[in-house]
Amino acid sequence: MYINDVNLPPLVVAQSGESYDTRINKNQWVEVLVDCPGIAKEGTTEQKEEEQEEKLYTYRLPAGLEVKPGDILSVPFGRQQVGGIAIRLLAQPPANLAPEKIRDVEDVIHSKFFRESYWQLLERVSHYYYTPFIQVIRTALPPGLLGRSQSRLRLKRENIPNGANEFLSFPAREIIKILQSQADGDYSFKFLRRQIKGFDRAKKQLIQRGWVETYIELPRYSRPQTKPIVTLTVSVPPIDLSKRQREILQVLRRHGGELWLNDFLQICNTTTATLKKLEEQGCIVIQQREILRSENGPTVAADQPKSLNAAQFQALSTIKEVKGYATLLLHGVTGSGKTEIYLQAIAPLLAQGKSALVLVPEIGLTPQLTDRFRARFGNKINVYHSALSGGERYDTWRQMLTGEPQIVIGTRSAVFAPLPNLGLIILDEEHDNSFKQDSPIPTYHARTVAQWRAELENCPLVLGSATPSLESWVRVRVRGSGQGGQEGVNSPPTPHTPSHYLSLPERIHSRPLPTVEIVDMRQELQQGNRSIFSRSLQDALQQLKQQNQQGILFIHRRGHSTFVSCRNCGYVLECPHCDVSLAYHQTEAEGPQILRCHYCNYARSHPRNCPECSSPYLKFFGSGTQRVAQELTKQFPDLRFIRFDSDTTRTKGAHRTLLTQFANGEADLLIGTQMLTKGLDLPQVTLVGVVAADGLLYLSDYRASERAFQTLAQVAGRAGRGEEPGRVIVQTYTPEHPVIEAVQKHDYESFTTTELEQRQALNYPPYGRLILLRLSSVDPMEVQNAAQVIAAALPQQEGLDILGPAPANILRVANRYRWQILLKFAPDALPELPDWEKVRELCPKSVSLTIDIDPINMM
DNA sequence: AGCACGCCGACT
DNA sequence: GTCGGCGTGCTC
Repeated sequence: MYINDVNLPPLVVAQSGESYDTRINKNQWVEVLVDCPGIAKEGTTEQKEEEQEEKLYTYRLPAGLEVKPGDILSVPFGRQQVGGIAIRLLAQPPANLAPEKIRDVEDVIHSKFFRESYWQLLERVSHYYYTPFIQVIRTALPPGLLGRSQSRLRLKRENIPNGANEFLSFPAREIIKILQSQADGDYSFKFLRRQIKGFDRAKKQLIQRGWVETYIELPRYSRPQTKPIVTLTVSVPPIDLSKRQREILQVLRRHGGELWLNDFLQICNTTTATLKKLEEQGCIVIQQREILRSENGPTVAADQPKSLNAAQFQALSTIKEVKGYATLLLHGVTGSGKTEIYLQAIAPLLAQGKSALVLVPEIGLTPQLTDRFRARFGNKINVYHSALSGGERYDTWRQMLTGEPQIVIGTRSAVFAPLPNLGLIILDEEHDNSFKQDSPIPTYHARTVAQWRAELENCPLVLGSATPSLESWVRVRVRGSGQGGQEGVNSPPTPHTPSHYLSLPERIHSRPLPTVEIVDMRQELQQGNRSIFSRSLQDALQQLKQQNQQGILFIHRRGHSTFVSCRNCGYVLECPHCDVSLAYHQTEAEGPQILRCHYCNYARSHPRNCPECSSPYLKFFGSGTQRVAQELTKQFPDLRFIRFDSDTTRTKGAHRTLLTQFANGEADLLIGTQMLTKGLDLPQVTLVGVVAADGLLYLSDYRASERAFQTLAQVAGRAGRGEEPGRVIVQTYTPEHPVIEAVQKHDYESFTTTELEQRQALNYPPYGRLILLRLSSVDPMEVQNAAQVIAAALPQQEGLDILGPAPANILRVANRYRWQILLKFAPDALPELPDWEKVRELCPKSVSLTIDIDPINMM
């Protein structure tokens, strides 16, 4: 069983069909896991909570309200209303609790939601990631279900004398100013407190004067949205109808006897009064019917299953043959047709009444994938990700609970999609780091959670990638090497995880992988080429236009690649809140020049002169997308290009628009960053250029090589996916680097072998495990002290390495100073892990502490 | 989060 | 003596 068993009693789950009728009168009380306020702060902050947080509160059931374990409730807590989960019913109130303290359950928000296996999944997440259970529930539920009331402040204009503000304190005047700026003079405490320092004190003054009043707004829940619908109730219209009325009924009949009211009005060009009359005459009824708001992609032409090559067929058969839980690693080179396998593996499941879950790194980046699923399965597709509006998310969530066989495509959080009848989980591009959540807690990895989920639902999990993560590789491919990275500690060990390795070594239609040419930029410079483009790349770009083909330019832009500095005194413009230089942006071609911090989003205009020496020679350096774009315009004036980066894809649907433009041949070249690596399928692209690979190679953590290989191999894989063969040009100052060599030879396996040897020697994942303690505070000394105190208190023992405390790579971000402690240990040695509650106690309140389990982002 | 309770320093 | 700062603990 679990090592760190918490006090939380198991959920007494209602079995379907079980009747409560005989006991309902006896169970007048319910124990509730309350979503206590103060527990879930935004960002990484989290404080001592576990003991009191997992505590259950007892409420009385008012007459007529039926509650079952697992129901989502709204209960009074202090002076506010909060959400909670019913854990179990009681026939008697606890003896040690004064009866007058017990309050009534307010309402049932949603019932029959948690099933046994789903509850167990959340429990495992809570244990493994050391996260309070209620917070895990919160991660799993769509926002707006666990409601919370809000304290608000309202202006009482009638009490305010004219022009008598001088006697007020400064913050009080500020409050009045802000409230008066809005017509209703009404804001939440939360908002005002953020805007005004000393808000609470000033609020008191104003209440005493009677100039403002406070009130509590009840929680706003997402509710099913309804729309009036008109239904035909008679087959033969009564004879006493007018000609017009008969006409209208005829229209309704032609539409299958049912139409949305607003559509109906438009089609018949009639009014509600007319329809009301018909309703009175008993010919039709007008009712409210629930509508499910869901993101509808563009309608796409239906398509048919494509024929498979031998390797694809083999892989598909293996997936279909698997009964129950197994992990299958689908290792297919770029362009090998993994998506077609997913589609054909899912098709028979739907016929069996089961559903499938497809997890992808970022939905916005892969409109093509969703389109292909839509083309094959039509409206059986539901898209679920955090960019959906609250209503859309809520409705999609309700739609999943119906149990209709369907396919949910979603990002990280969709691993918690409440599909009751799961037949298959697919995690596409499984190596991608966006499956890991850095903050807030739980700091879960969707791959790890998917593994548990597949096990609990007893269904297969397919991990797909052209460049599998070393974790998955070791788990599936390297036998007898321990239990791999993610298992162990306080998650129940999975004894014999059945696993399969499925390989697609060739591209579909026997298309060759692109040739990869490595260009040594040092030689270019020696030979007098000072352009950011090598002669090879210049030639290739020239040919692109002539041969009417398309290309991609990849730029690795991170950190210092586009800083602004003074050519006279060397001054570099830095972020006032973070220890990084500001990056140069230009929103439109001739638009304003903005300097932006990539860490805290601080922005300022580009100063004309150097703030230090007033020199006008203040210029930006580095090769961001903009710089490359400028160079291109200069050197290849007739090459049409599209920039594809966070500047140009900020708006909703921009990805799709830009990609469609490109696919329609409105440009010759796509220039962009990381986004280009994620599964784009653009058949016309024959050329891929990597402007400078070096920025990728020398990042200071143990995963740098793996990440660099994955990124480069994925970009390279965008070339030659159509009829024409592809060509890749990688520019670098270190052509002898092993990653570069592996990319050139498309040699995943030998790269992996060497990389794994190093990981094993240093006991890094996937062999050893890591836990990262992140500390941050506005006070530089307090964090440092806290980090030292905590590090000193950690248990010293064989098999547990404590690295640090050390300042984070970038010490200060958004005015907070950051320190880290890294714990490294061998999972098979199972060292005694620290008592995290004790650790949290050592951490002063002013310092926030996040425990990141299996961290990936170490910055 | 919001509020009560309680402990110290500055002022009537 | 009292007012009011904020540190601590509780909310069924």
